[in-house]
Amino acid sequence: MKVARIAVNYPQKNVGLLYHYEGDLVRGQVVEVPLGKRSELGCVVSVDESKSKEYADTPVDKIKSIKDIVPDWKLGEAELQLYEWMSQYYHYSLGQLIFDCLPHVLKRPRELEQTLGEGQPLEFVPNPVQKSIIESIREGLGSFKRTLVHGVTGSGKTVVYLDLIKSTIEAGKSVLFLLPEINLTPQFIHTFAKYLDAPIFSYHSELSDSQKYQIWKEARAMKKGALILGVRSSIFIPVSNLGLIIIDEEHDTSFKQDDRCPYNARDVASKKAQLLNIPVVMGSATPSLETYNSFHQPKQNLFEMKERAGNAFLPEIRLIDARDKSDKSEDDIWPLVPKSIETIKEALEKKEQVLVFVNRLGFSSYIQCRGCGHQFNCPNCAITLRYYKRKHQLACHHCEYKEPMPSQCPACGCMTMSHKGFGTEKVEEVLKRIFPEKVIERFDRDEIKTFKQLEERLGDFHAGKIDLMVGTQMLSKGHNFEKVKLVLILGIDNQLNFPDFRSSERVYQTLTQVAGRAGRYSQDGRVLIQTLNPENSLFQIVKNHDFHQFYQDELKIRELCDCPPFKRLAMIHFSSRFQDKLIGHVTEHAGAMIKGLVAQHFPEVSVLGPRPANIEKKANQFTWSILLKSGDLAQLHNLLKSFEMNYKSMSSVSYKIDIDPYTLM
DNA sequence: AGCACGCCGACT
DNA sequence: GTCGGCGTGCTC
Repeated sequence: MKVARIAVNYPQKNVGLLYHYEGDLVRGQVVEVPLGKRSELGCVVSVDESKSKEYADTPVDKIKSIKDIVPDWKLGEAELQLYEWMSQYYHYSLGQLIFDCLPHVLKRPRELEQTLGEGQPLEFVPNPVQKSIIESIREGLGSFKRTLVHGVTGSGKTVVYLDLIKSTIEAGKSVLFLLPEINLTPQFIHTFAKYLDAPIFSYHSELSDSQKYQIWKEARAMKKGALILGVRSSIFIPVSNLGLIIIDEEHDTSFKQDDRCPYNARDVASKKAQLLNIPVVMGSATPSLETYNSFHQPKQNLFEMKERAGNAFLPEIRLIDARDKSDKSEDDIWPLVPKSIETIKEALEKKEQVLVFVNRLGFSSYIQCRGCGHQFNCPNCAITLRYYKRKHQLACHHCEYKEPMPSQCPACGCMTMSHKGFGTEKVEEVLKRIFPEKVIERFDRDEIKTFKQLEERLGDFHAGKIDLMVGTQMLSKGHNFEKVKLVLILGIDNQLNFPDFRSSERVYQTLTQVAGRAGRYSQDGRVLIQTLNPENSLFQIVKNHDFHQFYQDELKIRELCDCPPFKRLAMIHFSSRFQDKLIGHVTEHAGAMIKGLVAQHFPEVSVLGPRPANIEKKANQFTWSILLKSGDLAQLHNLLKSFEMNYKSMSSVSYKIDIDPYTLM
């Protein structure tokens, strides 16, 4: 009797279930198997389990037969190995992982969209730094090597990428180019399409299932070199004859998935490159501390581009002390201050375009009754509702909850509400009042929901139809705004005070990236940062464009607080609809068990918690977490393995493991 | 995750 | 009496 091990698409974390089969079956094949009363997809992990101990231990009558083989769908060896590694590293069910990542198999595929490159010769001559980077990476094509390109904003990383892509494709191989957001695809496609003599595919969340499926099919069968440009999930596309992986904006948090398997596409990309024995190139103006450290100690394959390309200089960064209350009439211009307004005015008069960055959506962060202090909380989450003026609505940003803005306080009937905090909508309103003759638009998720809207707004801005844009993170990531010389940054203080070990890093990255939008093609870029904490040393570092100072300072702090890169982290989140059950179970059962395991077998691991999540209740689910820190990665993983083997969950409490968590919330 | 089984409260 | 709520346990 032939016996196969199948990774079945269901949540249990074992290495697969045993099934009988007849005929031929190979590892990597996708099959349909009976599971309980239903039928599920599975992937063949091994075809020769008839002599295994596990088969001998399982009663024969329990073992069912494979129902069907899914045609045209077989995972390659490297592909399967990558999933197997991820399953172990992230402590996630192999079967579920595979079928979370694969696109749905469709019967009637649709036409595939692709851009065909024009193949013009490169018209720019790389400067000496670019040249040395390109040469060094070119030497390594054909074997596994990690490279980090740390280049300040506007230093011309794209030229390096383009050259490498072009030479890889000319060698008949394909390239996978990962970027953090779909928003950035148009500008890269625009540049790459001009010079590459190859098809370009873009892969992102707005594609339909059938389009995704088509790209996978095409990529698997590809004979000639092509470029696949995509967001984090494109790392799973099994591109045949892949020669190079590039990860732009390596530090970006969008590479980390938080639902389902919480993987980091940057780390998965390194593993993939290793399995395929090809190089991986990461680029960023603000590399993450962990990544930079891994290239810096000892220093290897690390390239620094410290100056902007062409005639451009790095922008001059100035702080504006928002505590200055000398002007008594500032109430109607809040949250801006007179100095900021003045500078914007000067820029607008010179016909320059201006960007204003605000890290929050909406009009005010929350509202409160002037009479009785009543606050408006989300009924499903443990947070206050945010006010959206144009929609005349209070809405929650963690669930779907919305309610109309009340005309009076429901608690005391008072008619006036005080507004706390501000977002893009508020800033837009104030600026429109001060500059009524100017065209002011917003650039945030509220205004721009589709790819088409994004392209339209960017088109209008590039065409000079917009004088000033107020935007969120969406604005900060990678765009090249040619006519922008002045950038104003508001509301960064909130982020500075955020209680998380990465808050300094995040603020540094945000400020540097946003500042990087200014004066990319000129000598007089200016950036204003409005803050209530001008003496914070982080601002000096940003002003001086001094990444190395930031790196040195932050590294010391990370060492003191036992944080990455000195310690590896894992979080276990426990969730339930019932707070009392959750707390009882997590503290007495799960927490006690982990502490017991640590005390007995894993001395390098320290346990923090259990403690409530930062927002304890989200969409009617309560969450408590346990944080694990360890200098020894193997012990951390072994502890988690023992935990999963011994832990008996309670039906109403579910748990999720997050390896290398991005926030400790 | 599904899906079934089984145990209690509240209905025609 | 039995319908259906959800807590519990299993899936080769």
